[in-house]
Amino acid sequence: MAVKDSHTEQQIKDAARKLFFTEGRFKATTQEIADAAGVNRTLVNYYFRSRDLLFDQILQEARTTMDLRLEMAMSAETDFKKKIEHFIDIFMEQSFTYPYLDIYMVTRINEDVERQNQIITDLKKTERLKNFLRDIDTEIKKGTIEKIDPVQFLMNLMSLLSHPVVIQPLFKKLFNYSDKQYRQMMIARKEIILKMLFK
Amino acid sequence: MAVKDSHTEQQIKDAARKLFFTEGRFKATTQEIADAAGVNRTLVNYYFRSRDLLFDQILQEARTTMDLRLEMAMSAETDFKKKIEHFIDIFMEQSFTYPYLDIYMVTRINEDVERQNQIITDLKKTERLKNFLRDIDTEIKKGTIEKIDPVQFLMNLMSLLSHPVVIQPLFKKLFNYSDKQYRQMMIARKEIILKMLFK
DNA sequence: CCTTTGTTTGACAAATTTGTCAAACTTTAT
DNA sequence: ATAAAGTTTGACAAATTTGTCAAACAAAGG
Repeated sequence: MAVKDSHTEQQIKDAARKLFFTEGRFKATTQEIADAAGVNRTLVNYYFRSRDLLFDQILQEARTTMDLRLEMAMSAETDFKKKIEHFIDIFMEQSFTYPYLDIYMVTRINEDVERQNQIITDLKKTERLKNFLRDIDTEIKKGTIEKIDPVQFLMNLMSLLSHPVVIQPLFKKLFNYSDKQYRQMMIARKEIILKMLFK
Repeated sequence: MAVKDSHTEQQIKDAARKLFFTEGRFKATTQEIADAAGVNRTLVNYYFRSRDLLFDQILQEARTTMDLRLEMAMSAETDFKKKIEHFIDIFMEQSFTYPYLDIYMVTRINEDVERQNQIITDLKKTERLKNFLRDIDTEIKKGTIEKIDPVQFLMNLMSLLSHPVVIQPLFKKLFNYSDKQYRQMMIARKEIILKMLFK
């Protein structure tokens, strides 16, 4: 028992991440998380003190991980279009595993307008983001992409990538798409998005 | 008293709509709704029997209204690009008043995978939607827009419109945008979206 | 073997939220 | 004016959920 149970903490976090960010079950209770992790409910309190602290922790970690991955992907390339391609790959992969990360954050922001939690208040324009905007500006001056507010360019990129994943359950119902069909459509999007941004 | 209170039911629905679809407070309790409506909490049960029935009702109504508005806007025009322009106008207007309508539906779908509620199960490809897809196809054949899967075209349109509104709270924190700045950016998007779709 | 430390459990208390009910109150129609 | 129907209220019960605690248990070191 002891050997396996030594990573109880990790099991709980994994279960919570899956419920929240992957399945979008924002109302999941500590009991549901514990069940999904296959552990006793009070262990959530033992390891994380409270439900909200657990949420904050996995949110924090997810953000840090994502930031690092994008940082790596972007800095590896010198060509702007290649950078964007890399960005799309990483972001899309992330979106498949954690489709609800962003809107979870949004609902948390809205949840409680006054008593804002630390992690969300800490959201700041990162160095990476600033660099990215600067890159876009450079490309416009070079003429690689058409004249556009860099913020709008970024907004377009994120929208085209993120929204289809968020809206997936609705869309599947509307169009009677299977999981497989949906995934294929998403994969086909990469080329489409590139065309829209650069053509 | 009596005259004013005769539309208690309406007041409750208005308050719920605002909390859910406008402010994205998905966890709002009956007490909060009642407070926002300025009425006694038990009146929610009196008029709607249960919390969930109230939610279902306003969701149903919102969908019907939106459908009708789009129907009108789209059928009024013969020119495809004009149709899209109209669509953008209506959809954007809707998004300003009910930015969280879509993701509320998504979270409701995810909430409870087995016991699916009626309204959400009822989601079907509407006549309007089918016509729209057919229109897109026609335009491709005419050469007005580049060759693309009509579903992908629709997905692009919806993404470019919807996502910025959904992500608004996150975005405002990241870029330190005021409400006014954000709105201006959104308004500027109309032209940008048209360019991306048709150029 | 025994102690110390860390982990797990069930029982319990507290807080939150929902829904019901009878009584009070209003309005409308007779 | 009175009855009937509809509306509003506070009190109550039930359900759900969270967090605490002491006791049980397991592992590791002396």
